[in-house]
Amino acid sequence: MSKEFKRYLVTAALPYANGPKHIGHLAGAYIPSDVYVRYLRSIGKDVVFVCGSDEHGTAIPNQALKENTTSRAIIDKYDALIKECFHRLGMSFDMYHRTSEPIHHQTSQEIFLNLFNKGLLTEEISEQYYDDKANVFLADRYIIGTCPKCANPNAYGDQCERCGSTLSPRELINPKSTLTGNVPILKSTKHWYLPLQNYEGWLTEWILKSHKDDWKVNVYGQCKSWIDAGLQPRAMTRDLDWGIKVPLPDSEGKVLYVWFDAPIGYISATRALFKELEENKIEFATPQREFKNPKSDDWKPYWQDADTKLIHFVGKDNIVFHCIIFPIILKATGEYILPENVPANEFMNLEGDKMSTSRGWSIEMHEYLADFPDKPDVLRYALLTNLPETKDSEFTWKDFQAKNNNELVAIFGNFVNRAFVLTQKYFDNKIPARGSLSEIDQKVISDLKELPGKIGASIQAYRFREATAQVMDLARLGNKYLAETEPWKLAKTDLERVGTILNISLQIAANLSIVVEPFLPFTAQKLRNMLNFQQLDWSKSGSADLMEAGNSLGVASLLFEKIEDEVIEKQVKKLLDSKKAMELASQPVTPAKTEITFDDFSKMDIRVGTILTAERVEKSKKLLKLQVDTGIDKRTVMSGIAEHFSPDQVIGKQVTILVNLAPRKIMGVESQGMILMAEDKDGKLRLLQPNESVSPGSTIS
RNA sequence: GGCGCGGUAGCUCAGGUGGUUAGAGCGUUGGAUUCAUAACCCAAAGGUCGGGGGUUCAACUCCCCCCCGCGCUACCA
Repeated sequence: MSKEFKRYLVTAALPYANGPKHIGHLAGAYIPSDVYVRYLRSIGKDVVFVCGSDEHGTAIPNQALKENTTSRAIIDKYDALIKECFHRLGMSFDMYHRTSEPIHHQTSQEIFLNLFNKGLLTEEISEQYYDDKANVFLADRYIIGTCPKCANPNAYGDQCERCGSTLSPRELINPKSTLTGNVPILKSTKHWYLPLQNYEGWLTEWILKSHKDDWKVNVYGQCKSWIDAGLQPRAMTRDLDWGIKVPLPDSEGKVLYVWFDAPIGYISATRALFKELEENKIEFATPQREFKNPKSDDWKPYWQDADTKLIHFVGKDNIVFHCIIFPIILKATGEYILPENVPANEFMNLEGDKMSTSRGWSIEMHEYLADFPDKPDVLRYALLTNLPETKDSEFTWKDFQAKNNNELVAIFGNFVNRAFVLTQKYFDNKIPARGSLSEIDQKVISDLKELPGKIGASIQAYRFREATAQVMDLARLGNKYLAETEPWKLAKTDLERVGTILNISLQIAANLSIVVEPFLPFTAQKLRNMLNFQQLDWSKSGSADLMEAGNSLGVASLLFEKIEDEVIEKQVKKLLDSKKAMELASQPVTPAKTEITFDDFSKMDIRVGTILTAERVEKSKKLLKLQVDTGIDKRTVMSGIAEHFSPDQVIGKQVTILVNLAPRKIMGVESQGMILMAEDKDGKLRLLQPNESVSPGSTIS
């Protein structure tokens, strides 16, 4: 059933270089991909592992504005930060590239032209907001206005950060350009679209039929949801001055859509790797193995030969791009292979809440490394044992401490330490010879033989949590063996027997150094140094004859150290503090609107009315249908308050109502007026009522 | 509201195509032990597998309804 592949190309989601990345990103894509690749290398597979910074898109210039600098400065800053963190956490990319590099612009333009020349892109002209003072089309992010959903006057054109709704610029009330403060005008612009709907049949065949059983259910389910809903043409270009130029005449000011170019970054990174290797000019490449006689064109088989297994590791937010859009692009070119699997993880929550850099509720990679500079493997382990493989999972500092103290220290570190201390004590730090084997010895040796295969099978099935537990089981096996054979007791009577036991124990430790390498590479290195043991392939593991008797062990030190309660309490406090700081910073009181005249105000007819009836609206989560006695009449008003009030809570209540608002049909019912609400910072709505009851129809002025 | 993914021991999580006493790690309790970073090793307690129906000789596992969480999506002040 499973095909034998000649080579592997593994990608880890390109981190977006608009800010630091947190441990949720690590758990989603980076840690699993690194374990997978390290294992593949260890079993001798031909694998290339690429990643890099994603540096285009509107959010980059936006972040530049926030930090009062240039887009270039932003990407240089965060690319360097992210790359450094990945390195310190042991991510073993063969290439960590950047989408701002010329070779990537070239690759992306080639692929765009490939599709264009085949007539696979459609041109469409639409009306977009244009700032005629700055002479630019405004990206969604550069338009600000009143949110039609929550009345936040500072909503962006793509999203309202107050209520979280996804918006399009045309929905904004009173739109303004953030560049000049001008009111933007609508101007027609041409864009190139990829008609995704043309590939529905093919996607159904490729994903829904042929990958029904080998893709993870969470991934498969999301793809099915998208395909079943019906796909739409999607613009592959944008009006923006930051990004990859559209390689067509008359396309001034147009760039490729960031989600068009970003996944192509994997291809560019592979090209760049072999180019640098051939030219022997290493700039971005960090080859993790020997590439024999590398040629520039060697990237091709990795992307174009059907014998290559292409795997994309991503978080769940990236599923649609890696399973639907990018494969369509690859397929449409007719030149590229498709991913064999996209083992996306779900999200990792933090201390009971969703991780979010902007809300200050996260553990950023660089912050972890600053506080725990010598503990990259502890983080790797804590994340590995709790990866969100099938559902969202949760990271807590208490759990982090427990994993370190009760597992890494108490089981893994302790076993190794016991074997070393006993060898020093009884055999002058030399590996003792092995005598005849008892039944218990044979049992432990046969158990040892089983484990590497089990671990490997789990890794190949993308079950990294299970694989991690199996590695720990090997250390458990060692501890149990020592407990059962009790060499410290035998030392008085039968030193030869003690030698046999310790020989086997040290062989287990040597095996640990091999099988733990994909998971905890720094620990593996440290353990090898202690054992005076060279790095061996996975194929050697499972054997009890890895180390020769008579050889000296190196200097023993503790592999892990306990983490005290104070350290953990400090981290939890830090987290709460940063959340509080972010809340204060990001929740300014809504600024005053522009000045109006009394005449402007008096146009509005605002009155006090009484809610007579209220009922939920079928098929709507937010709407209540109200009958309001306005004093003038009794009218129907649709109000989006159902998430804040039940019908019972509002019936009979006096409310403030704008009565001369033009009627509008909402969910098929004509709404005659608008109930006014006070919205708190947290988004909660409150009724506006006179402090004492007044008669319906009382005017407000 | 629609669609997708979840709701399994105190905690974090496993449980192809339904089948003997539902699992792991941690935590708890008890025992054993002292080589080891009071660690290791053994054992036990602990779950009506979100709720309710149904199919079946048999359901955590299949079907229907409901409740809850998360994501996408629609309506909205």
